Amino acid sequence: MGVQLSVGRVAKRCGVAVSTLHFYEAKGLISSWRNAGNQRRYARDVLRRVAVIKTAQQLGIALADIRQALQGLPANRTPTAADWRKLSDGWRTQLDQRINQLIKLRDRLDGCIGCGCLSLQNCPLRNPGDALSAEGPGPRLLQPD
Amino acid sequence: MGVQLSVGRVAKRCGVAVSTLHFYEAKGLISSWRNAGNQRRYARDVLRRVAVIKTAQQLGIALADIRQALQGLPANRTPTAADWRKLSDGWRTQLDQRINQLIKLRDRLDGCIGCGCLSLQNCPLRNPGDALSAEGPGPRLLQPD
DNA sequence: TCTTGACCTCAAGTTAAGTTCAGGTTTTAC
DNA sequence: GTAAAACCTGAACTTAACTTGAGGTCAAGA
Repeated sequence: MGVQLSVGRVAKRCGVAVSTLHFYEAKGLISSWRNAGNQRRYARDVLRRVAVIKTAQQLGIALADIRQALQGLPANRTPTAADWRKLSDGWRTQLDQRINQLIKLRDRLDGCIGCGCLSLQNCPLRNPGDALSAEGPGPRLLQPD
Repeated sequence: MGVQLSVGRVAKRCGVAVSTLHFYEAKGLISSWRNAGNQRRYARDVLRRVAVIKTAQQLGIALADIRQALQGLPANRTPTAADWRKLSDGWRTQLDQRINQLIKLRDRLDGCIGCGCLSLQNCPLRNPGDALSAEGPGPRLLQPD
């Protein structure tokens, strides 16, 4: 029934290359059927799917994981709000973690800027856990052990 | 003069593989001289350099860019606090941007969770800038145009 | 009709950041 | 002094996420 989209049209509307859509299909992230001439045809759904993929990528999620997550969606019916929400909830958690991680890193970097620890040897953050430092001081900067 | 470190020792103290140090050297991120038997020898400085490289990588900075930044350091003398600070200042800016970007993404994601926009068609965030949507609605979710 | 643009497949190339391997030399420790 | 551990080089392999290319088919418009 509904609308059928060619690969070129989907590409244009999603802002991705045709080859990318082929690639996503090969990786099992999207799907299509073929018309009489063996050309791909997509349901409107694919637009949202690609948008979600791109969004997740911005969050730093790997395609393989995105594929996993998408496989949690119902195969037969169009996903509901709750379905999508489950996805974005999971990603929201990951995103929070990533943001917190970066903020922690920023704080430590600030500390280093403040005390010059990126070059000096008396920084409180310097060298936390270098058990082999007998040869002389060495930083283990900003690397949690 | 100062201490000389073998590649294995540097690797251990920095928590990276020997091959990684070879690789960094090939890429111009660190340098060494050779002893009589053609083995690499490093100055203590390299420890901090590697620490800085690893930190920058955590910030999401590519090795090529890190190399660029490191090339801003004085070649002849040991870098001063100010030298390092210039580096970390630049990265701090990038880090801020990255954090803000992710927070914006999180806000938009929250909006989508709230309104179910990841699956529904009446979300205020839906479809901002899909000029070709004559065939039917399609999301352009969370992708700034 | 015929030409041009859109599609098709499959293979190979690309970049980043390393790792692994093979074959040979040097150091170190007993 | 000898064996094990560490080092050397250069090349090939790895993963992710695509892109590019070659060679051929299909569809849409003047």
